[in-house]
Amino acid sequence: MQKALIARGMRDFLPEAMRRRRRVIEILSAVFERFGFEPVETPALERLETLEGKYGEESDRLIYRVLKRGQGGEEGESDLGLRYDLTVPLARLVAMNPDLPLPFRRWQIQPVWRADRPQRGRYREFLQCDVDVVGSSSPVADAECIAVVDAALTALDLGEFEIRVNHRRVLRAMADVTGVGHKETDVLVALDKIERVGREGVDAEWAARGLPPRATARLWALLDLAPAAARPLDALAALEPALSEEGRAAVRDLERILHLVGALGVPEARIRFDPTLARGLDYYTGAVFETVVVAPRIGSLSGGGRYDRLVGTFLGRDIPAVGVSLGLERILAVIEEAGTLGGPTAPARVLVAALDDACLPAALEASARFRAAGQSTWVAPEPLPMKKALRQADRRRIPFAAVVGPDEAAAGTTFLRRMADGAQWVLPAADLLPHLEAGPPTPDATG
RNA sequence: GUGAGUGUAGCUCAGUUGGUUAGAGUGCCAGGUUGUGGCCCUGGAGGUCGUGGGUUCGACUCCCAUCACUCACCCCA
Repeated sequence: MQKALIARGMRDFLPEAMRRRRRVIEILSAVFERFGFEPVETPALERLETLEGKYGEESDRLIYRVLKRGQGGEEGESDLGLRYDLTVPLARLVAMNPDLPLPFRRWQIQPVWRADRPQRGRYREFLQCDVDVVGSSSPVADAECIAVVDAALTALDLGEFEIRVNHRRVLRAMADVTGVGHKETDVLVALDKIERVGREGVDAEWAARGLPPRATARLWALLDLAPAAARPLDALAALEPALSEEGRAAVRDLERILHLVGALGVPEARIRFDPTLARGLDYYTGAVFETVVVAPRIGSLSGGGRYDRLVGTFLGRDIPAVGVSLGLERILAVIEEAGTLGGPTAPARVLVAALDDACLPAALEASARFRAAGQSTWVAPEPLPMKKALRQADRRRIPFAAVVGPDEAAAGTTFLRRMADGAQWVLPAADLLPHLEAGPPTPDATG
């Protein structure tokens, strides 16, 4: 015999989990549609050259590669890879469909694959839920991306969350004006860890990366102009005069976005300007966002930003774009932690069983009537003694049991028992449905 | 890719300084009379102690390797 094992970082979803996932997906896609985004799907596999070089050197190594068919594969060559995110495939799709009317607003919920080590809330195959606006450089597009995240997380009743925003060019300006523009990456990589390692930790890493103390002192002075507690627009206003012209332009861009976000109805308290927010993906060029919750300490729930150069790598001319990605697995982790899930679920409203073989046809006729009336019906394929029929219904949390025995079959009736309180009836076919419909709602975690 | 920890019944875990037939709870199955679930009582099935070596008279227990999982780092959804 072979031992049954699932591949590392991959998961099966049992019915209980599937019901939760589908419910969240339904809510998200409804919000996306409400914002006027259109659905799209792209293949799991992309040509390797489409994927490579878009995410940064580190991330390229996390792309799953597929061996070539035939001779090349035996020699270890690969030409295809599993998609690493939904943004790069979107850029490819837009470049291949020049007739699409721009701006193109699309939503997409599909799995992506990353070959890193699994951890809490982190898997090798996971579902991303993306919305993007391609073909507009207006800050309205940025603002809508923030607003749709806010609407989605609000619709899911996730509790408290915070959307952090920053701007790639603000970061660059901070490095420039402190004289370490040539070490921008070193500045960012260390700064991004501030929440985990604190100021001292960042200082230590900056020093280790060869930044002169004079520069790091000036960086801190800049960062202190925009304290975390401050209202985002105040923080931006305080920082602006200290930056280069490029940085000031970026600040103004962010200010416009935040004003528009407010106009779209997002409470100001949800937004925080975070000058330490860097984000890893190479393709971002402007505003960047990230959503975090306080509750379980997992990574961000969503991430995104503006990427005005990505489509151009496939097209030869740039098309501006901005988008966000919500992580379904992390959303579910938060929902589960918050316990807003309700109890276990039932596979059906009524269980139908026959006491012996001769009664099966009559039982099936009853099930057909239930189903025709839209009631989900679980049929016991083998005849069951009364005790077992009720036990099955009880353990599956099915609220009603309908049983046909010799007496009922002879009389043309069905025995119906309401499991919650033990009320029971023997009824002709025509009288069954009102009793079913009047009963307690079918237990369902997703309401 | 780096570091640490854990692997005993379907599930959650006990298992004393190495010593006879490896336990509990839960779940599962069957009973507690006639066509009635949950609660209670009784009984039962179920384990190559992750796998492979080694040390020893003797290994679930000690050592090595290997695999799997978990957590942290890196990075991210």
